[in-house]
Amino acid sequence: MQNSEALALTAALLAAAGDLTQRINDGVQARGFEGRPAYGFAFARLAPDGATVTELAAHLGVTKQAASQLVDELVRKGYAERRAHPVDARARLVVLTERGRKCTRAAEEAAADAVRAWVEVLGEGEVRVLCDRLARIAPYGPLRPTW
Amino acid sequence: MQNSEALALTAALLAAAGDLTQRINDGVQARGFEGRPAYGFAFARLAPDGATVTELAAHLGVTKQAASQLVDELVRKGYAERRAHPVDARARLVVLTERGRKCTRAAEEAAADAVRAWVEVLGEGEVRVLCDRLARIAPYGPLRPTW
DNA sequence: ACGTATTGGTCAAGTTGCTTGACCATCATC
DNA sequence: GATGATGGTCAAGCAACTTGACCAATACGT
Repeated sequence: MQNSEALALTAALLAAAGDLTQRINDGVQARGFEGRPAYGFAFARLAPDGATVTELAAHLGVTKQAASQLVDELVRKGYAERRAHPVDARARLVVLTERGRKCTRAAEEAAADAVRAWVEVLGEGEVRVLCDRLARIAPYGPLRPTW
Repeated sequence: MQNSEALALTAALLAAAGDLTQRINDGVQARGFEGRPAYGFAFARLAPDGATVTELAAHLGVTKQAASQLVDELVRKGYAERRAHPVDARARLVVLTERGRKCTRAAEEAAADAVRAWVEVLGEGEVRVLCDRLARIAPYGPLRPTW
């Protein structure tokens, strides 16, 4: 594999990820929710059982201060709320509101729409294989916000 | 394909791209060049024959003001210089210096190193197929800097 | 040829989303 | 129960982008 190919691969990955992210965000807004792409990834972590600010920070790959600011935004816009943590009085459990869950579903729908275009080009099997390959390569490091 | 899979695919793409980008940047710095990831993508556009600020802006997916600021940085650090454009007196042709070309090669080497880890997991054929798939999906939209 | 609109580029100021640093409250360990 | 680690917030700073205003040179329509 030549060196220039490696750079091109990176560029292609970034372009694909950026394209998807943009489409999803547009789709979420078209469904009547305001927000930025980071919301979706925060939702993914909060949806099952909620999370603390520190856990969220680790998931997103940012400082806990940045995560706390993001939670401020989510609370202000009615997507999440801070509750007392059941076992640790220092911590606060951030959970989605009903509106937050609705927005999560909107994001998932938008993501499905965006990927559908890919499926039409590559076929469902190919896309599934693509997922599989990526999962083996980048096994859940934090999502890094910048290139 | 389920909705939640689509979001997970996006997350995986972002994680993979972010991981690669970080590794490349680290590799470039380890080779003695200072810079940020955007440099590499700028170099890729400048390397063949140079480019105008406006062309660079389109390639990176930012405003021409932002591109101009990036060029300022590149010039200040000795990687590029602004020349008179051969046919258009308004425009200025941004070209790499010798140091800029050295840094470009360092970036390509670092990218190859980063991808090598992938090749060991997936095999060269798989990685090549991956490149191919991505190229068919995201045929050179601009590189978007944020998620 | 000439006025008008467009294009390439820069300067200036504002915004956003992150960071580092300081700090308090609570927990864990001994 | 003192001591250090951990969860969280407040505050200030910064990097990289944006929008807006502007000038110089080109392209177009007549």
